[in-house]
Amino acid sequence: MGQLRENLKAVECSLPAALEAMGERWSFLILRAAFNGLHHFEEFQSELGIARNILANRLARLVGHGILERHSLPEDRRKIEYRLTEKGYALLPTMVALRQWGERWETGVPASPILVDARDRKPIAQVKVRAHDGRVLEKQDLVWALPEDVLDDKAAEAAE
Amino acid sequence: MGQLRENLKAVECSLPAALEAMGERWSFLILRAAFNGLHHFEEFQSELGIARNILANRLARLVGHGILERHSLPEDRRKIEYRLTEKGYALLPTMVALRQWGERWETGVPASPILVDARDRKPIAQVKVRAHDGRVLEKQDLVWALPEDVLDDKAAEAAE
DNA sequence: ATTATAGGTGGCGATTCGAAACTCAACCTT
DNA sequence: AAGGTTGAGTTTCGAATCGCCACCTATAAT
Repeated sequence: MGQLRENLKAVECSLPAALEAMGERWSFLILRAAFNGLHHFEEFQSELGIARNILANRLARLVGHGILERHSLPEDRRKIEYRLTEKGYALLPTMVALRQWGERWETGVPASPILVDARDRKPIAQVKVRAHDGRVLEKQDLVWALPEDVLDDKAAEAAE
Repeated sequence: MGQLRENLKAVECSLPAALEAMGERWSFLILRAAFNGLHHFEEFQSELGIARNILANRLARLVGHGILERHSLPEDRRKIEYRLTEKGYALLPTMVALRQWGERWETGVPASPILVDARDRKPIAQVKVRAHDGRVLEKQDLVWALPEDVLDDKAAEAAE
């Protein structure tokens, strides 16, 4: 059973791995709340209206995946602060892209609050797929390829 | 990233709307398969290993949200072709961003197949958040703002 | 010492998921 | 025309998950 049928059969995509970390029901909304500056259990709970056990489960899972960090605050040891890690911040383009899509294709109205450039307070641009040199690529400009077919790739096809 | 704590109460974000369309368990994987050129029920089923009832439910839901179109093929009227709509294609930046995140932070290895520029067959760039003039923005360059603070410069002064 | 707050757990009914069997119309073979 | 196969679902039913609510524990405020 070692035959590669079409060009797409032997897919090893990182999307399932990403979804294992972020694909559950409230994860993205918790992340958005964290990006919006929320840090505490009760803040998330009242902002999102999520059930407390589910919230506890999701926070633990996000911490387990290294997306949030759990800090006990010294000045009030009841308080737990959930803070985005670098890995969590790295989800910003995904979140912005999804939100922009919802804005354009679902709600049809500008969301609030909006993300603006701190320098000039103008709204950020639409998130796009771009070529290595920065050109914006539309769907007709894109092709799926196997790693060994890619030009500037040097190695990584060791075995088989 | 700056926050406006008080004013975040009346948040009207499009993320929940986007997640209503795409937030369920298999939706993104079905979308990826559709981007990879799969079109038929049995193709999705055998590629993803998803239960048939769930697949039927998700396809109907994606069609209901206008992300896929359902076409009965004239040359074999048993066959149903699911095709991405423009709205479905518009999820490409989101999907690429999520996949790139998974590649960088979860699997650690380049995914396969990869998206390349059809012109030079080089891999696409990392999806980034950019200012309206194209500058790449990092988290310290971003601020949340209410619409009335950005639409007009005069309103920015007037607000509270 | 009592009360309030922060961050959870546990119970339990309702919903959803998943694997496998079943349906059913449309094609294919003879 | 008969019988078989294929494509796209639907049904069934047990398992897992969700969500509301009450409760618990440690800490802080009065």
